[in-house]
Amino acid sequence: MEDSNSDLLFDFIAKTVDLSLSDKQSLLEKLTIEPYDKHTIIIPQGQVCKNLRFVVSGIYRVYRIENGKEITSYFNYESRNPFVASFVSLLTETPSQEVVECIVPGKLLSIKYTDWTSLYDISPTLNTYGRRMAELNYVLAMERIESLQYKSATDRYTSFMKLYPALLNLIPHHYIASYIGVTPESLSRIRKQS
Amino acid sequence: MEDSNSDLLFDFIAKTVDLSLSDKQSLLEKLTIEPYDKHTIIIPQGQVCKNLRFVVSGIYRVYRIENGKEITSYFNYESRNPFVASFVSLLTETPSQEVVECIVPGKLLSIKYTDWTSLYDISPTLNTYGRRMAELNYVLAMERIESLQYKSATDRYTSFMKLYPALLNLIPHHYIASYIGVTPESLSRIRKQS
DNA sequence: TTAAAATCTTACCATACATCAATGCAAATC
DNA sequence: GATTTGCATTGATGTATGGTAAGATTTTAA
Repeated sequence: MEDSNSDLLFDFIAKTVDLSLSDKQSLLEKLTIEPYDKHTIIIPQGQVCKNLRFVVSGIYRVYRIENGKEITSYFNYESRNPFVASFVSLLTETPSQEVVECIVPGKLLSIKYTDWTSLYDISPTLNTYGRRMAELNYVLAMERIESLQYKSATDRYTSFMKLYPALLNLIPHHYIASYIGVTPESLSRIRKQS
Repeated sequence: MEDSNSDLLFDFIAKTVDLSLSDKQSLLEKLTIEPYDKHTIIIPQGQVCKNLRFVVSGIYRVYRIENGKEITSYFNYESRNPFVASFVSLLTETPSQEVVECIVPGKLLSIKYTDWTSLYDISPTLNTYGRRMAELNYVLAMERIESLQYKSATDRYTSFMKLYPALLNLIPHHYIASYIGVTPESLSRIRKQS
């Protein structure tokens, strides 16, 4: 595969830990690149998620289906939150309750999760990185809980705007509505106010 | 310190990874035991959390103060969720937005977080355990988000009852109310229905 | 280019839960 | 034992958000 794509991933990891050349080499051997079109389902509901993916380009959405309605768990794109997976399914090896979908076409780097975890055994650095990644995901999830438990829908919308300003004009608003936990109609009213 | 207390911790860790004797030895050297009375504040708001603690006995509560009201993040006790800390503060080394308080008297094992993470460097097993712990916390946090985002207050109460049946008669109900994200009045009405 | 589908907005009404206030009860304190 | 304090409950009322439906607009597809 092309080095230029994997460098994005290496640079991202290198923000947290110092990757050795052999770490990069081991990773590189296991990576593949996957192009995705809009509306392609990457992980369907009920399937165990077996790969960890990394955004090279495009925007991706993770959502659940509850009473026939899609409820967005989060978005993945290059500059923020670039790891794409149904993490709960990946970590617990249970069928995914979440659907992972491409919403803006692009490319993902992909690695089998078994290959990824096998790197933990040969590289303490990558093992540490795995821990850091999990810790960071936990911190972000706690912030999300805080916002859902204490904040009004309007507050959550303004927070979203600060965190993901780039997304507003790139994706349908009802995706955002379900992310902040309101109906599209309510989001429309919130937007009207401000 | 007494071995009998630390065995509780070792056994708990051993459910996830195989601890060597030297792992236990290294841990043991760093552990202290702390007794706590009811209403003792273990971590006050605004202080950076520097220790990781483990429940030997008693019940502990982590909460935030929002608009003068206490909002419970979670409970810690022996059989479930035994690690006590303001994790976000611990992991990010920022002042804690959360207060950690003893609500039923008991004892905690305590280790300086810097000591804990220094064990990661000398023991791959403990490094792996740190990762697993973070991953598990993440999965639990995602379940919490799911419940706050999709479920009614009544649903959240019945879920709570399944998850923490032992707590109902041990702690004030308004703690539970703020955990499931409703007022004590609403919880009372929910309980009346069922 | 036109038709079809998806998206966004607005209006009206319904509902879950919050807020405020009063009361009873139980536990802690004197 | 009396008194205070905290907790649980109940009722009346308020408010934010949901549900439904219709129309306007944009995007997609034929």
